[in-house]
Amino acid sequence: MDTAAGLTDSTRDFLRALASDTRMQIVFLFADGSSRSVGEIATELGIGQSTASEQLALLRRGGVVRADREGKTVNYRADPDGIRAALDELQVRLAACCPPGT
Amino acid sequence: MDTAAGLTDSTRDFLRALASDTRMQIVFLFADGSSRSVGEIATELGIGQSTASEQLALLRRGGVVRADREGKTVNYRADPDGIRAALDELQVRLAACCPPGT
DNA sequence: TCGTCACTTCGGGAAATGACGATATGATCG
DNA sequence: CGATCATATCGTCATTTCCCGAAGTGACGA
Repeated sequence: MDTAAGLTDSTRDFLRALASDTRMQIVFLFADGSSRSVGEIATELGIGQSTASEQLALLRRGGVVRADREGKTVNYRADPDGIRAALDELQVRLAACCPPGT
Repeated sequence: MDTAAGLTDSTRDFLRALASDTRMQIVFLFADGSSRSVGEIATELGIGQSTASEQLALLRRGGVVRADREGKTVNYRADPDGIRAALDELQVRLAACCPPGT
């Protein structure tokens, strides 16, 4: 579960997922808790539909978003559990570097 | 200060800095609060000296590590302020996605 | 079943990244 | 100053990432 470094694979996927302008833009579309279809996201960001699908898959792998199919369309939204888990781990694993006071 | 997405440039640099196996390995060398020279890091990780220097520069840009010259050598160590600032911003900006309860 | 709509996966080209060795810069000592 | 040691920067190449259009897959509705 741990890699050579001290983070779980899932948290490393989380970091990699967020390390992209396009994907970060996608994430902030969901910042208000809303959900969107793949096509809507592609349109809003002005990117190709396949691109949106691929980037969403990466975000999903990183635990940043969740998907649920609703008929023909797939709705994506933020994944609070995944986000919190990753942020918590970062906090804990990097806390060693960070003196608690001030 | 803000980019197209909702994070500051410095936090985006932080995310990009951590989205690399080699750089993450470097970070965890500092997890106990210790400091090391560029050459020591290169040796410990088995990477080239120039590579270590370049990756450390990226970590520095991301606010993950700090450098201070001591004679001929440059000692790197974790940058608690930078790390905390980035983690705090992530927490705040992504918190909108995350219901507070449970 | 057939057609359509939404999405995913595939193939490929352009750009960014990561690593290296070689070279340049900066600091210290004789 | 000149030599030397540690680091930084440069030039280069292999790999990966990002984005696209085309083709494949899955879910309705007629």
